[in-house]
Amino acid sequence: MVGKSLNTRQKILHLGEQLLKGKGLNAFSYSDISSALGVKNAAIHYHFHGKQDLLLAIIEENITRFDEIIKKTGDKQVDVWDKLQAFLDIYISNIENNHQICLFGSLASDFLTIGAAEQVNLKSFAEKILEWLGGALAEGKALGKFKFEGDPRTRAVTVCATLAGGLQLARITGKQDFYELVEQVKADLNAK
Amino acid sequence: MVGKSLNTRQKILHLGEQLLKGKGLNAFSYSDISSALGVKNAAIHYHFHGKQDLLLAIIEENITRFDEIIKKTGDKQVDVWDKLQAFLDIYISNIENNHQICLFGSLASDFLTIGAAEQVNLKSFAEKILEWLGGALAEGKALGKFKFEGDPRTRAVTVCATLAGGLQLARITGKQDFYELVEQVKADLNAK
DNA sequence: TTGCTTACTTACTGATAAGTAAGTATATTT
DNA sequence: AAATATACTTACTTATCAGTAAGTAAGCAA
Repeated sequence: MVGKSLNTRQKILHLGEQLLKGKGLNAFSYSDISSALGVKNAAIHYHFHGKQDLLLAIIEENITRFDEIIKKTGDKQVDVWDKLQAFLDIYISNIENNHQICLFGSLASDFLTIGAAEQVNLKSFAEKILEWLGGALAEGKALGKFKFEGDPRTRAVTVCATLAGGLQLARITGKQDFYELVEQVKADLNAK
Repeated sequence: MVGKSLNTRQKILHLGEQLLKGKGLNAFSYSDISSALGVKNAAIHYHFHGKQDLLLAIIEENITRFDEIIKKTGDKQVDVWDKLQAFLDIYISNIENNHQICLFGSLASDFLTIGAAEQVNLKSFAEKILEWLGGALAEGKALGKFKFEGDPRTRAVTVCATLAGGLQLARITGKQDFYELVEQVKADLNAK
């Protein structure tokens, strides 16, 4: 029985990410995945040795997707507002996908309990995001398109924190709050 | 063997809250509590019928503590900056207490899996916070002490989200980022 | 056609989870 | 002094978890 196996790994990875961002690392089990995919638990162990490995693969896929955004918007021709929007779209796609929260928001509560390799990966991913976003913010400010006070990295931290926390709060109070928050983040940065 | 029992309930409640904000709802067990307190699991069941009940009690204690802040700062004599600082201090005490994240941040990932009673409680708590903070922000703006654009409630959502997300991001990137974020929140609101 | 690899399943283990029923020691009430 | 309430413990159950060892069917490679 091959054929269906061609993309079982991808399906596990995708569903695992959905579950991670939907229920949290410790609230989903291998059975959630296997039953949904019509395979057995052992099939997951075949593709990912343990839950840690699955988590690591999920983190790495998120890094890959972010790298693609960096690449696509890396061109100096791309307007800083489009760069910002590409970043905001990550969060918007999360909330539109069954009220998911972002990877960092989901893993923050578990951060002190996950393996060292996952912590290091997550940390370097965070720094990559802050560097890229901080760079885009600084670029926008230099061009007179963004307005903000203080260090660009600190501003990037604030924007990331606001969006991550916004997804979470909106899970409790409703989507509307998140969309208003996004508009406010944009309005606050708007130089005119 | 009474005597030590006088405050076992309080100790369970307190430790449960620490664990909830430290490891997340699904990552801590009754054994974590019982072993730390030198009692048996059944003792926890005696004080709190199930984990849901413990969670509900933790949420209610957080509401009680917030109500005390409202009461203490309810006086019109209290400066709006002191009101804001009282709110910020909640988050600062969390990060200083073993890098804890806030109640909403911790429960956001589990929100879709907890009981209806806990969801309702958490939701009304969120609205209470937003109403109070939104009121304080509006008051400050009217007095010319705060400066911000847009609806006070939306601004309150943004401030809450920023602080909640900030605690989580700082767990990964370090405390310094959180303190700089707090200063930025204050600077952004400062009318002068 | 034999052997190897891929992609699983079957059947199991050991650990740990929440939860419960029944018993017990102490303190309080009557 | 007897009854009752409080605050547990002991001993257990049931469920579920991640993980593993061994087997298997299909495809490919020599």
